[in-house]
Amino acid sequence: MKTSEKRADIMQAALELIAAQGFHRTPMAEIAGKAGVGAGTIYRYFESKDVLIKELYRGLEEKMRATILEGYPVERPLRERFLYLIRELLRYLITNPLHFRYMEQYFNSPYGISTHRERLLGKSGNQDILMDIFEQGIEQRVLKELPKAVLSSLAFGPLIFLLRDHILGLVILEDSLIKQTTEACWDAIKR
Amino acid sequence: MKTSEKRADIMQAALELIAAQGFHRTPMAEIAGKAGVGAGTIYRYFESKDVLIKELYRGLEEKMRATILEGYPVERPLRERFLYLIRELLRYLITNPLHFRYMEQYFNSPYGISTHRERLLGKSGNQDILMDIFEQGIEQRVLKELPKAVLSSLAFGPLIFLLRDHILGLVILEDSLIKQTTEACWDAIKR
Amino acid sequence: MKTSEKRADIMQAALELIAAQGFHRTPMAEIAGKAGVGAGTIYRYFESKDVLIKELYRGLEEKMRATILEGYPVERPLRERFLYLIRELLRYLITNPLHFRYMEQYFNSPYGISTHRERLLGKSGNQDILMDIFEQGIEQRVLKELPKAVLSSLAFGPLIFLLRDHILGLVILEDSLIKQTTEACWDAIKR
Amino acid sequence: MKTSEKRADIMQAALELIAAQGFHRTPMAEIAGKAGVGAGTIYRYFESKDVLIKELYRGLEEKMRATILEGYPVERPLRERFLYLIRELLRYLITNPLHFRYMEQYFNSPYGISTHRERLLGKSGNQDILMDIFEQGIEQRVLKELPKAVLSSLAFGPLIFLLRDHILGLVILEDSLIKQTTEACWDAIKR
DNA sequence: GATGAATGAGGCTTCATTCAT
DNA sequence: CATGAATGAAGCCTCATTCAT
Repeated sequence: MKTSEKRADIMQAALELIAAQGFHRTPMAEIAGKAGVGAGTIYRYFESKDVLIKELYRGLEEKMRATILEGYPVERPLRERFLYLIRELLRYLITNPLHFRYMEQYFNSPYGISTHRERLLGKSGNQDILMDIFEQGIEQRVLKELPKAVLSSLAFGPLIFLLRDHILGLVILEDSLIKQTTEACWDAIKR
Repeated sequence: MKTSEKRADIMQAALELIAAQGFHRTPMAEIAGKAGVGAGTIYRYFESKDVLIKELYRGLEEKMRATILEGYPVERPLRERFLYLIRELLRYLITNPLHFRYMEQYFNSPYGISTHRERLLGKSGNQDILMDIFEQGIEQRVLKELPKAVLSSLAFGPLIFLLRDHILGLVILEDSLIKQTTEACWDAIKR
Repeated sequence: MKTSEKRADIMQAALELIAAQGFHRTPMAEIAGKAGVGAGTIYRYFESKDVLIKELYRGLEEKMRATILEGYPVERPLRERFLYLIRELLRYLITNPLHFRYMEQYFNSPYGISTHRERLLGKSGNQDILMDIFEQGIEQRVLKELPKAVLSSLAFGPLIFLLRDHILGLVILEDSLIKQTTEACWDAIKR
Repeated sequence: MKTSEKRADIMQAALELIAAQGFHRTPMAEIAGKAGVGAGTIYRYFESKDVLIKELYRGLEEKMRATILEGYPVERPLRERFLYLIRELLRYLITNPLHFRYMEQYFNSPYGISTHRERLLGKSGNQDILMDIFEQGIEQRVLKELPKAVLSSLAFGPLIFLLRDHILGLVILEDSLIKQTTEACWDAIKR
């Protein structure tokens, strides 16, 4: 087995266990067991549990970003691009509930805070594109003239809440509901 | 020192520490130290760490609920009542950032899930009032015809995100911005 | 309430709780609660938990001794006196299962060892009389010529085991069975 | 050092400490210290203190059973088989006083109760053989017609008491005394 | 005398990390 | 490189005893 496979196995095991149990209830030994490697082996790939958690997050985010951006309609109007982003984000996280559970935990922990801070101040990630949309939208007087943090909250906040409910089975997000919801998000930010 | 004071000291210490560090990074011994009591003393007031966490949450929620409902304009039109609730919620949590941090952690943990589930399915708590608003709004064809979980997400999601940014200093929520934001939330749910 | 009543209440509560739960599972606070006194009050009557345990034992033993000796047929032949002792001991402990449970625990703990040692080497307690019986019996060539520790074991050992089974409901000790058992004990020691 | 050695070291340390001090006065840390391992190491071999205590008991019992049954005269008459069992039990426990002290504690605790109950109602263990002897003896009208719990008490009770005295140095059980004692036990149960 | 709230040492157990094999 | 047994610090909780009221 190649080195890279072992690394991937560890990350996959960590993803599944942490998504289900949380960071604190998931011992390194359990991750190792599920990944089919020795406990010490993890430390050849990740300096510590913290590093593993962070790298796993970055990996997930990158994968999500790439998937969503694949069909991104760069040339289409603002509204369409916005709806596309929100919709695909929802779909991606519905399809990959483990990713959602994991990222949710990540954000609600000291780990997530610095990541989030960097983002709003402008760095990599798929939200960059959203930031662009916001900037353009404000400029074109299509969107409300609000700080990006506010627009971002109006766009993303409902998403996260809704996904949580969906995973808990409190609501079923099928296509028509997704459409309505994303449009409601647009209503919130549009002028 | 009276019994009630000691109990209050413990809750205050727990609030501050957990808000800053999270449940898992906050040992009982540290809470005891900050509260100025012996480690065993906590257990005279709270059966276990879990119970302390839950009671603290209930206390915070009750206080928030009472504060917000104090001036609730029962007789005013739907829109006004909705804006009032969202606005006061925002204000309360801005004024009491520790409460916000604590409740955030609570919701993002096994503790919060059942509480949330109960709420959406209709039980006590200040969101009941919001649920009433949603029901009436749909009936009166003022609001979009969406499941309550969706309306709830559209109303609350942005709030939480925004508060997080506010506390991180990424945005400053002064009155005019609060007004604009709450109205944007209304735009999201209104038909 | 008189001082002596409080002391008795504490001992009664200790008896009931320890008989049911054991020394280690019975906190002083629980004893105090059941006795209807403050936790600190116990220490006015007993220096420590250890002292309470020892004094309680002595009290129980004294009471048992007195009860059994009440009708002791001093003038009757050896065999009869022996059967009387064993029978009454059985009856007493069947009637007072809490006493039995307590004493059993006491013997099976560091407490009981010194007490037992003193007894065989000749001191107070109802076994003194048994020791007399043994001495006389050997002298009169009615009993086997065995060390007193052996005779004592042959006489008492079955008793304790049987009582345990009785309390567990594994056997029911009614009068005819008691008679047969005590006679079997006699068979064991008689020449 | 092999795994099996460490496990054995832990059991030996637990045996010695618990035999001397009892379950409750023997912290896991002390066992670990005496075994020459870290505190956490015990938990690689035993799920909990309870499990350690139970497994240790089972190990001791199995060893005792095997030792005693090695030369068991299956073909000899009832009386001889009975005397053999009692005698060898005595000898084994005299030779292994720690085993005796440990098992004594075990039986006088919640652990031992269920074990004992199962035995009288007929399950595995070396006493099965004794139960067989009792059944045959009653059938053949060699033994008194008493419940097995009574016969068992008459046979074992003296044994335990005597061993306790022996270990305390209150009597010295040499071969001739053992012979006399076992025969006295026979006298107790024989018709 | 009596109380019971308060204490803090000590017990069991978990788990991130190390290191000999 | 990989392993997984071993470690021990650290966490939660209990309870005998004290002492201010």
